[in-house]
Amino acid sequence: MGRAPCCDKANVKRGPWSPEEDAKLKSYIEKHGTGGNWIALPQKIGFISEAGLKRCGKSCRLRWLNYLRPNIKHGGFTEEEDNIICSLYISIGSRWSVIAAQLPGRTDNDIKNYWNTRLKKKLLGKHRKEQQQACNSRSNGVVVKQENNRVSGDSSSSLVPQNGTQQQLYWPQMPMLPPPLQYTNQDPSFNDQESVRKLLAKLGGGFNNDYQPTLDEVLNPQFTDCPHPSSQQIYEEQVHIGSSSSSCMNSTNNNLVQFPQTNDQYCVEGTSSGLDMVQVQGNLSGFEFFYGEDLFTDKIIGTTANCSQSTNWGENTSTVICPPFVANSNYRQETPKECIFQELSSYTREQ
DNA sequence: AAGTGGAGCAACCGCGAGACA
DNA sequence: GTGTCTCGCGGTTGCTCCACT
Repeated sequence: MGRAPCCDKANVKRGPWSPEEDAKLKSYIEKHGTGGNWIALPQKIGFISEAGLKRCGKSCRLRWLNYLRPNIKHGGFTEEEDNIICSLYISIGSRWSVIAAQLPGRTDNDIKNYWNTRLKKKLLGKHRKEQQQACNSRSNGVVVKQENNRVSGDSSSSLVPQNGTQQQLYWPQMPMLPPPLQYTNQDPSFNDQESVRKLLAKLGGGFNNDYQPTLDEVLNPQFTDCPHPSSQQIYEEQVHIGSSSSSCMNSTNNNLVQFPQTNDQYCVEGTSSGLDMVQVQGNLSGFEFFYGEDLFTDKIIGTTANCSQSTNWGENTSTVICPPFVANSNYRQETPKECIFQELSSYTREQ
């Protein structure tokens, strides 16, 4: 049996709120509070009894939290706020409510929208610029070779050495991340390492028990000099190896790798040709932006795809991804496919 | 001027967690 | 222990505005 809806959708108004509705809701809550029951609030206010003023309690809550409550800020995100959002997103993923809690006056919805519509693209632009510069500085690198291959129509070319051919792999620069955060949040509850640990522990932990991150490590994981794989290392472990592949989920020899700290699952697929085919599928807890989407791979995978006859990226691209914070020693000890990642790293560095 | 497509944003939806009877 | 209800969250939708053709 399904759950009963929170309200009768046929009898509630939906869509944008009118100034009258706003005023009524705000006035009531300022006088009486929410009463601890949003569902009952519309009746108390009189929304239900008055024609044309019917709102679901849930809708009232959303409206109050996002727009009507005092000290809400809209738009005008500062550079510092950008940095905080980026850093926290990198650290904890799309936990917008947690991120919003560190930005007084900001709502999770606002931050979420801001990230999706602007910040993501802003970083993307920076990253691509960096990529372009990195690409230009590698005039003799594999990119040129691949371009030549593409021109020559060599469909077999890929980043995988062909028959012992020594081919230099193209390692892009780190994803362009915000500069080290000058963390000046006024909220003292967050501005210390213990708070960060508590926060992350509360979130379910991005770390194992033996590893307690410093504030710098949490906010600037990509710049951290710690015994765990740096982001550059992690980044370098992202390898594209062109090959054809059947669906991972349908494969008979696939292996699910579960990262112990996040429960993220990755499907690692192997073939008789060893590392020719390694496909990782999974939820990266919000890291798709940096590690899974084409913005990151447009130089690597994109170039490779251009070398290939096939343009079916879903089937012909393979990416090995070690998400930050989980690609630590414990993971390597515990996961059955640890060797794949290690081998890939050494494999690619040998090229 | 009209049509079109993309960006930005407000609001909705559905689910899981927790409280409570 | 179970069922019901509400809250809170993250993902998604759809509307509006604006630039461009």
